[in-house]
Amino acid sequence: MPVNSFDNYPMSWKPDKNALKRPYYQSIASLLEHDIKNGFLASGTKLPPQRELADFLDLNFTTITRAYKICEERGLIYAITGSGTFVAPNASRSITISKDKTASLIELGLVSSFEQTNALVKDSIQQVVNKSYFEQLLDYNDPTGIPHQKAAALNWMESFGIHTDQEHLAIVSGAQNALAIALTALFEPGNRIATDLYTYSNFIELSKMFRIQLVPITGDEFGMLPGELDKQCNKVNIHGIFLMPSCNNPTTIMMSDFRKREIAEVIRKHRLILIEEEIHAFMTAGIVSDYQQPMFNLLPEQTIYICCTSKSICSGLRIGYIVYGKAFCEKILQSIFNINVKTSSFNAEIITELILSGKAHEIVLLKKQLVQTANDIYFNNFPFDKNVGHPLSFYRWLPIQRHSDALELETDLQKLGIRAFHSDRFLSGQTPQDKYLRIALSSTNSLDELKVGLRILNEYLN
Amino acid sequence: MPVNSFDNYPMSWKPDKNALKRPYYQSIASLLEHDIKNGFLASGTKLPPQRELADFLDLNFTTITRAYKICEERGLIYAITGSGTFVAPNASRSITISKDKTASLIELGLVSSFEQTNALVKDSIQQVVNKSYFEQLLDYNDPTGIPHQKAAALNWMESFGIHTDQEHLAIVSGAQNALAIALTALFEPGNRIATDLYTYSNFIELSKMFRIQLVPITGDEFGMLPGELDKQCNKVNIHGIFLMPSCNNPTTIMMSDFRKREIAEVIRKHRLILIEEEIHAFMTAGIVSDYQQPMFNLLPEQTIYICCTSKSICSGLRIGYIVYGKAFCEKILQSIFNINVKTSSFNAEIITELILSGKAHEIVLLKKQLVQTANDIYFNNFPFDKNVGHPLSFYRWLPIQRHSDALELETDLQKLGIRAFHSDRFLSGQTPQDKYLRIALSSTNSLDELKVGLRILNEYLN
DNA sequence: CTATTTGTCCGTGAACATTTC
DNA sequence: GGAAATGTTCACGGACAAATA
Repeated sequence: MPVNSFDNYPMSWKPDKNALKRPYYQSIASLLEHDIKNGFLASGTKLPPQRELADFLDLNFTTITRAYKICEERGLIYAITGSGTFVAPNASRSITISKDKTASLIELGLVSSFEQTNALVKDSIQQVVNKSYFEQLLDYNDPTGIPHQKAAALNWMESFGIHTDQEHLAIVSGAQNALAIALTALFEPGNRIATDLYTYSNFIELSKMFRIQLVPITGDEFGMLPGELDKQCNKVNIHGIFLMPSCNNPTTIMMSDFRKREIAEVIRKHRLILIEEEIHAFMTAGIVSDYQQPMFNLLPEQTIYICCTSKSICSGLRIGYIVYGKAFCEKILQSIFNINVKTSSFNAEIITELILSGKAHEIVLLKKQLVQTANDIYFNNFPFDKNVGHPLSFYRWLPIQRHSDALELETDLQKLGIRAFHSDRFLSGQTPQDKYLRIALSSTNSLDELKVGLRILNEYLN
Repeated sequence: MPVNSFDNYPMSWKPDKNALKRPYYQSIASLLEHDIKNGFLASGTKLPPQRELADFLDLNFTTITRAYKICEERGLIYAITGSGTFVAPNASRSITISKDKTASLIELGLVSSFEQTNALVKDSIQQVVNKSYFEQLLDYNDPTGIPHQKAAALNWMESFGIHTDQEHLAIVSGAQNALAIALTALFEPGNRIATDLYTYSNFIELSKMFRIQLVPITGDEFGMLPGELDKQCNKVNIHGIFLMPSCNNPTTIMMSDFRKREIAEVIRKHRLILIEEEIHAFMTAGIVSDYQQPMFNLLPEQTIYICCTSKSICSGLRIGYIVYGKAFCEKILQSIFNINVKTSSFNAEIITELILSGKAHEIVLLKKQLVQTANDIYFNNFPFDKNVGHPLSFYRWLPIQRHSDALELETDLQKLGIRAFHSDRFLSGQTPQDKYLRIALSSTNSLDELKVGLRILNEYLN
């Protein structure tokens, strides 16, 4: 019997005692999930401490621990020792970003890749179809890529500073697919991965799906803070870290070379597996003066480096490269076979042809011009923070005051005919004060449409 | 203190007491995993009962329960209440089947799809490249497939008896990819899925990777036994069932229509999610007289139907169709976005063009002739059980005596220049007495090579 | 058919670590 | 800087269920 009556005691969540069935911990978890998903408990709400709820329900407190744990694994809540347990941001809805088929909105949400350049691909496909070995591009051979395709891939990545050989490379179906492969190959449910506080929302969802816990690490203008990472590693058992050093998505922050070395030191010390995704390397290497090298070079044995040709060459062919240390080889290959069997050699050959013929470089040049203009248009509308983040990013990170409710803001914008995403979608952990909008610059049908979209946005925010 | 000295007592596994560290359960699990993976404990070995090992180690028996549970989740062991705990078949090695790049063996292992027909695809690619809307095949739009592509897919599956609409269909990257999507979308680590005792080995590996437990159900010549399924469902909490009714891989068993209805009844009763993979529907519908319909028709609301064009049309384009009940829609789409983002519309368009132009039917006709001849060649060499299983299967299931050690047999065959797989690879549960070889008939470079391979095999086995 | 063997499930309590005040 | 609040970890034991002898 509980000693006190809790009727007058403030408790943010009071499950119905009569609804409890055995096993209690599952029953409690279900009730909590229900109440969160149905909006009775808002993001950020502090739940009753384990011992208090246990008292209320007349159970041992570790039974509550287990109930909370289930919900935490589902990404619904998060707990901080000493502080309490809270409802997670994005708990009640999926934040996966994908193309919205309905409505003819001006797309500033999903980051595409200036699809205007796709016409340039046609010739290369023609070349591939006419190749003497065309039929061999349509079978089950070479599941990680045909040697000459891998050679072209190495050639392509050489300019970003990647030096490795064909044994440590596989061709997969895009960056997202590479992440799914890396996560299933190298992590288990319950494992923890450190990420920037704001990170790629599809990575957040992917982790949730595979029951991998994200540990948010704060950062500054040069990227993630090594001290914070070290602190968290000492506190809990962290297995990996996910970074986008050449241009964080969504914040556009580029990690300085000095910071890369500091972070690499912490990663080495704690033997983390580094997943390094370089969506913007082709827009960084040789352009941004501070860019020296990928972190893969600093930690070649413990890094999975992901390079995707979707943003740089052609998104619709779904080709990405995954580079890994020797220790990961077997597990990665296993996972590729399990998830894809293989990526089409035909598609890989088209990308290969584009690279070898020089067409890929032409496309990149064109995209550079487009992204330069798009950024100019953006800064005409929002002339703040011009020196923050990557100068040629495909998207921008706009601080906003007011408009704090994420869903409301996004819905408002849709009513005005534009789609853009609130910063809450990209949160890997607790909610900070500052709010932002991620504005994709590369997804409108034309630069004129981008102008219109940004003007509407500007008017709305003022 | 343990009461007895176990030094003289027969215990199949005695972990080193001094090697134990806290937490004990993890330490024990690691030791056990090590000893299994290094071959100190052979498949099928009975481990000490929980209470006995606990006594030996001077621990509570539930601590052993937890250690065993970890290894069971990793697919290393399996436990039967009342009987004991045993080392799993295939515990010490991966059984994923993929193309072996090394050595020029005669391929009777991996099931390809008579790749001789791939030349016929060329014209259709040409057609696609010349289409007016070619550029729109290279962007992020329509992540589940462009409407007319879906219409063609429905058209294609109509002949197998699938009647549904575009809302319940998505285009993915092959059957294996579809399975990965279905498993991650609809199941959680720890869930159980019923399968035939012998089932698709890559499905076994995929389940292992996602920590999903397989529950083997025995069957007869008409397929899985409904009584056995019902019994297992009553015993443990089973969430789903995986079936290949039109032609089981590897046994070639076709489920009779009567049996489909019986099994469907059990599935409905226990509210299982049915994953139905139809690799051979195009070789069954309209050819085999008993074929009436897929099980999807019997359970449209709780089935995931997977149809792959790799075997029937062209493997190298990696296109599969996934059909699902309304309740699964959201989760399946979410998983597609997370794992693939999308499947290339360009590849999907080529398959669409093949279907709409009638080329696909030509290819199927050609494959039918090839598979007929291949089966004739097989039965010339092994004139037994001619009426067992699917008459036009791409592979056959050959009973073998002696040669019981799987690895040894496969290695022996490789030395003779052929690759084929022992039945142990396809086992989802405990090891039965009977042994088989799965012989792929569709993967050699020519039918002549198949003849040579089967002759060598025949000589070896006699 | 009953007793025994064996695995499963789940609530408990002690020891501990971190954060907050 | 120490006490209180709060979450984490893990070994334990009782009740139960299934298979076997």
